Amino acid sequence: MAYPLTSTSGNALTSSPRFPEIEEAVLAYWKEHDTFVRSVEQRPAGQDGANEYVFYDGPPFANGLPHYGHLLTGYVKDVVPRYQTMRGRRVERRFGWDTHGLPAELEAMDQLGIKTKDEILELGVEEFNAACRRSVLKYTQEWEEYVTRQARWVDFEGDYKTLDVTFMESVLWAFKSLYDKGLVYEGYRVLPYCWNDQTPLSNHELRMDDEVYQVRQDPAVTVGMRLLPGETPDEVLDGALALIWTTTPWTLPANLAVMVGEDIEYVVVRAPLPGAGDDAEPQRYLVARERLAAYGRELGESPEVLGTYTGQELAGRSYVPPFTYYQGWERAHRLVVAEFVTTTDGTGLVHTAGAFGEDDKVVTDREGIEPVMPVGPDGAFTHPVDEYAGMLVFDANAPIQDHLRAATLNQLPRTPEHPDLLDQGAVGEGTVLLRRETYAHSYPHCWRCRQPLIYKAVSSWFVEVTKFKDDMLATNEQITWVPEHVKHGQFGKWLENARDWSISRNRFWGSPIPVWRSDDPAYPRIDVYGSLEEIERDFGELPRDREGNVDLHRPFVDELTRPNPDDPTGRSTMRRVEDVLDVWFDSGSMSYAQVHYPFENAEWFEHHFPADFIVEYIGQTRGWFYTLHILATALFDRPAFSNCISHGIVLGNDGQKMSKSLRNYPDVREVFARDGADAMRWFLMSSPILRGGNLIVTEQGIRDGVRQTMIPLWNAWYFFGLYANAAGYRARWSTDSTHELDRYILAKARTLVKDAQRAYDANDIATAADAIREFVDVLTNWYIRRSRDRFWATGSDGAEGLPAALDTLYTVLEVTCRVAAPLLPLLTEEVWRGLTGGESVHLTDWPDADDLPADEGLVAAMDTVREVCSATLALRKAEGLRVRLPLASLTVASRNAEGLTRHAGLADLVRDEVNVREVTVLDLEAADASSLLSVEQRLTVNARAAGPRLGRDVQTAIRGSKSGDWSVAEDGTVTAGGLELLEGEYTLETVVADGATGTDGGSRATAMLRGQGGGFVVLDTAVTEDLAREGLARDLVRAVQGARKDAGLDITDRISLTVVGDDEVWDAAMAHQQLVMEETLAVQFGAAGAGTPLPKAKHHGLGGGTDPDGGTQPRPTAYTTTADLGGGHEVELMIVKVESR
RNA sequence: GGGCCUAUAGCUCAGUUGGUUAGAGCGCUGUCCUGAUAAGACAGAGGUCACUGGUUCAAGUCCAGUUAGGCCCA
Repeated sequence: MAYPLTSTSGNALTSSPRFPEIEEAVLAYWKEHDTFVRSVEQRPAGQDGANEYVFYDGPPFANGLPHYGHLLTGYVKDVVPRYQTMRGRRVERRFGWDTHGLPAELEAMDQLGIKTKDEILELGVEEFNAACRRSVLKYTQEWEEYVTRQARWVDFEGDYKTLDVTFMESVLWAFKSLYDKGLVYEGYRVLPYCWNDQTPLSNHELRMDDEVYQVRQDPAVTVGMRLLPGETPDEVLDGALALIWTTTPWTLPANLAVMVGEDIEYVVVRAPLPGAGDDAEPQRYLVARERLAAYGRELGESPEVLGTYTGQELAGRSYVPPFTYYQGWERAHRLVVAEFVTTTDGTGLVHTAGAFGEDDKVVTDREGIEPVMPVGPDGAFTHPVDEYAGMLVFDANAPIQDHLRAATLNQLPRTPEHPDLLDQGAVGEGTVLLRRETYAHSYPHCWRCRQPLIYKAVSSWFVEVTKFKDDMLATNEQITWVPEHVKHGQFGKWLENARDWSISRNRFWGSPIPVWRSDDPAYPRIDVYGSLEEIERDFGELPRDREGNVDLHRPFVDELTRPNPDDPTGRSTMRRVEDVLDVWFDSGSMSYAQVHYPFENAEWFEHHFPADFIVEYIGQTRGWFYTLHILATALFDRPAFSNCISHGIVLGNDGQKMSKSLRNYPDVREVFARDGADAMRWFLMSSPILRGGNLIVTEQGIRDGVRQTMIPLWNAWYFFGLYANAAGYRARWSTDSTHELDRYILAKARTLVKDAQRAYDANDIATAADAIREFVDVLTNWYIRRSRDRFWATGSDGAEGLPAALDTLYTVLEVTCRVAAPLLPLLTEEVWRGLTGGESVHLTDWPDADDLPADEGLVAAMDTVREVCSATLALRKAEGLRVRLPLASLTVASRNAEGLTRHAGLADLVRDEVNVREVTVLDLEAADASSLLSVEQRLTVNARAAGPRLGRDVQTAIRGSKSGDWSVAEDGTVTAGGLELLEGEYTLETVVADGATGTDGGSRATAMLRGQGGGFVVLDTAVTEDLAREGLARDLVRAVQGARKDAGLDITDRISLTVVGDDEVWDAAMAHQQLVMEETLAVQFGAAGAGTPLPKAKHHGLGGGTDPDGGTQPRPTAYTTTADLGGGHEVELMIVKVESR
């Protein structure tokens, strides 16, 4: 029986694994053995699902292939459920597909080669929606492949789709429930509107991506409107021109009011009409004082000020509308006070066309001015704006400006150049175009078709979110957010400012708004349906597609009509309102709609709501998180989820948003093929992106994770397998070893389990990854490295420590695999199975920390050991004494001397690590009694303790302790800087200056220890001939080992060794013959002084089995080489492999 | 304009209830060590903890403001 006990990948134990190959094999193994299903099913659901950990999958819209953002979320969606499964919970994971909405329609339009809504109607809704259905399912196969390759376990067979009739019926139920609760209404509202797609957009669609807001050049005009006389004559204001500034000249025909700031100071100045000579009759202009300077060119640098007014004083005054279309409109065309007015740009007076701006509508509503809408659904003007009728509003900007310009010129005296009055369209008399310019500003565009949006009042259905905002804030308190600040920050603030949610879309592919309305206003009636049963009751049939399947999509649902029961004439008909629901209503409904609640699974839902866990990117605070929360609060007065990770954004390697055209990120498939899915998972999960930061994806970053964690973990396993196989030993789980290193690594493993568990429990995945990385580092670079000798003792020759070492290594590797399984599911599977022969690490339980021994004393002592070694190696470096050169002694003075001496092996460990013949451990307190050194006391003030008592004086005491101005009295009273310190406010340390030499004339080097209560080490730096000889012998060993490796020998091969060197080398070799032979596995050893030639060898190169000369020659038997031992010593080596008996 | 977040070494990031010599990884330089390791150890270079002010005996840490970036809203 040899390791690996089982190998999924078929790879033998290798020092250079190809992770992607292993991964593919593990994935195939999982598929073959249904490991995912079994991992779920082996956990009981418990009474009413009490043992379930409820996970909701945020449905992605699969309109294209997955990118890093999807992968990142997918990894988190996998890590957390895997962990919870190991903790014994049952975690069902259903994949969800978001299938409705404008993105699907646009994709279908693209495929059909059509561009407008009219073309869709021409084609027919049925055919169009069929195309939508095809397009949204187009990528499902590829998605499944990506998700599977990334080792995300999720149930595709039991998936849900938002287009399923069961899902849609639940959505209808939700709408009806809201309606019955009085939370749905139909109204007019100014919304961003796409005239190309002919649909309003919700506010969260405005910020779907960075390209929504793009800089756009628009004409900006400054227009003067004639003030009419007020109730009392005012020769300054009457007939003056109120200046407004706008970047949407096309809204001027619909002008209804001009807003002024209540406390803003306005002035009336005297200046000529633009284009008029100086002798022309001057005009009076009204403008905010602060904006006057911006119009120096038109109004003069310091125009005469005729009067000063506040906005309050101006309010109520009427003016001649800039266009006559709505002249005489009730309550319109007045100056009104509004809070939105600023003086940062424009004129301090703001033109408002109620139906074309959100703020505008607030003001006109407040003023009782009915909005006007001379723009059709296609974005073109309609009656009564006849001059521009049929013209897209943006295209109307130019003629509108021309007409304004003409009206201005018409007010000037006739000249030879302008003998006749110009056509000024419907521009109001006396209106003046003071300035026209172009203005570059950030302007919203449709996130799908990229056309510039307009703001426009449209009819829409709303969820009255403002009505239950407080409930939403309350239910938010029940949610644990990662990162924490999202709760009361981005999400909480968004809730506080929540507005009513526009849920209707005048489109085709979506869940229908289940409202039927009488087509005759004379006999009004509205029916709202919340189930198929209700529909069938009233219409006598269900909506069905051509094959007869129940289908709630348009046009089938629209085909259901019936006579209006409230119409005694029998002429009017109940027809469905044409709108479909916002796709976000679907995704926000997934908690209940995925199980067809309340029509089925009512009891199931009770126990699976809210979810224990969901995850998405931070932007979903306006999207999925928000809509889930709205609907959960409104329908159930509960949150939809109790734990939520909102992660950051994945950026390309240049710190910019990932962009296909810029190619600024590594190809996903290439990374899978080269580094593997675990490498990518580790990179993403250990990064700050889960702590709320953003993340730059680089190939280097991915490889770092491989190098720092995956390869070391694999190498530890490889090392284990190598020596366990060499010894023919089958290891077992055991914590019984008494060896210090074993006890130490077991105690460390216990800490690992505890730390990782705490982090996973808090959904702090990056911290769990940190703990694993640090443990693997300690395991390979301290435990295994320092334990090599014990593993090296193969077979029967003096290997009493071997079983304990192998069992310990087995145990910590087994535990590490389980702890790392959620974060490295593929790698740990291969290692764990090779190690244990078991079925799957993902079918195991999370390790119990209490199964591993605690030993804080030993861990502390080992920390001291490591620091001692560190300090000593630093001394060697400073003294230029290579480590292979043994030194006579090292003295360690430590406050933790007791800990060091209690574990007998620790001193030996230090001795070996730093290569000294003797290690003496002294208690720090006793050290100054020793005559070895001149030591002294050092006082450190504990500021935290003394600060509160001494206040300002603590700084004096600290200065005193540093400058030497301190003393210890006979009775032990400590005084520093003239101030007496109390017990606990200071520490006294015995120290020795770095590099100080000994008091007895010997050569010494000393260094301080900083951690573990301080202390210092003293290294005897005297190099005797004896020590030098051994050092040289060790150099020789090293050279032979190198030569063995070069010769291609196996580590267990025995050799015959011949060395020719100078007399010193010869001396050293002779003196330490046993050392050399043992270390190099030489069974025969010959050495000679300089000048003795080596016997001639026929061939160079040993081992490998293939004769380089083609097999006709005798097998090569000797390898000769020369090696530089340093210090001017060159040796010739001859190695002959000796066949073992 | 408002809200939230971020700013610490060349790069990526830790840094506990404020406590007096600010750390890690990667990269760079050098030395050492090495028969599991693609590694490792030691040392060096590299920091105005974005800036200004405040609170405090004491500020990378708390407060205010400013600047820059990100996310979101307007």
